[in-house]
Amino acid sequence: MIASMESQEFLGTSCGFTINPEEDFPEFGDLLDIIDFDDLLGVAGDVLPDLEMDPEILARDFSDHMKASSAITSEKTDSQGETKNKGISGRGKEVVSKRDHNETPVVETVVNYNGDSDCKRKHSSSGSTKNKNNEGKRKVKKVDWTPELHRRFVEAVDQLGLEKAVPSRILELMGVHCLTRHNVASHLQKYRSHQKHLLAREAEAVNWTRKRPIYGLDSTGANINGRNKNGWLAPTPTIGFPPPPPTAVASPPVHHHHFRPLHVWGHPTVNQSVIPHVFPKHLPPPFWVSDTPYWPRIHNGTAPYLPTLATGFRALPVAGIPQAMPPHHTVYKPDHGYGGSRSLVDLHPSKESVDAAIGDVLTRPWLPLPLGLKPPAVDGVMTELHRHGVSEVPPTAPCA
DNA sequence: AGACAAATAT
DNA sequence: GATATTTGTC
Repeated sequence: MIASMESQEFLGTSCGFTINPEEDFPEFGDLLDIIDFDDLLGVAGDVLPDLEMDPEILARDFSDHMKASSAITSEKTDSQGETKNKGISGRGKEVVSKRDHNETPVVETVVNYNGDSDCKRKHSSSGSTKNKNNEGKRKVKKVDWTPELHRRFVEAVDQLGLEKAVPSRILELMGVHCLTRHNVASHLQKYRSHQKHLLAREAEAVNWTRKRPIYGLDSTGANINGRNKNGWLAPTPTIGFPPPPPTAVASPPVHHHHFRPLHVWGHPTVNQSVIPHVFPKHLPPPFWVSDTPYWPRIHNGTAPYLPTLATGFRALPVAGIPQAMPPHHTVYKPDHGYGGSRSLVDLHPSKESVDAAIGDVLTRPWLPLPLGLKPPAVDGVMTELHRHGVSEVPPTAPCA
């Protein structure tokens, strides 16, 4: 037995049946591999439309395109050929398959979900692939866990709770057809292991925070920054990720036509629209795109301006100036997350700890800065203010 | 069906 | 070589 049948399943949850595209719709199966659903459907509005599209309807809707794309289909059929699929409309995501001149090509299919539509796949192949089964043209599907897909995953896990979050149920809740239980299980495995790391760091942060009283309470005494009235870190309901704001669930961001396969462990509800898609390769990624830890303790939907151990404040929050976009010149000190080396963590307090400290500082700026935090240089502040169009700074109010 | 580990791909 | 994902096994 080579690839499990399960991996070929499409779960038509709305109609309550499961089809095997390669058997029930031999050509359809191939088409699913090729078609850029985005382009076909021209879906522009809803990010998460009805994911439970009836495969039959899909097949019907695409039948016209199937004719149009029969060339593509046949190309794939002999599967030894180089195929460049750009979607039916010709502008879709560039999907490239490379020819494998070897006798045992392995077509890899990447399931790609971008939230606009159903899953799409792109092809690639690996010439150097060694299969146990080197006769078969084994298809390997890889799920591209885009942020959007991951967001759905996390939503499902959140909904179920950690204990009840098992692959089958998650799959159900996600309602994404092209995923298999194995896909979800695999992702869940990684997710859990990641949560473990987070938990460990959280504990570390708690430990550190205990040494300094917390004042993260607003006038009503309500919890700020995830801390309770006693000033201790409040237990996180879902470890690591706070529950997404309802708006994010009801109306997710609309900018997901073509997800980049980012590291998906970021908080699913981080507004991706403020994140530029491309960064200069020679520069480190900006801190707000740091793949770990994804979710600073302080948040209000936008990336806060934070002090850093290395550079002091990146910028001061200025009233009336939106803080979604960070300043340009930031020094990014990666704190490699789970699975990464501990060396940095050993030398410095963990990011969690730093975040906690920063939270305190921002909440009560008049308190002395904790060791290690440097105040912003005046020059830097002024530069930043200028950049935001603030040319004059009112004289400092006398201290009470 | 789920968890885990090994294998494999990128 | 590191990481992500799939596959196999219990």
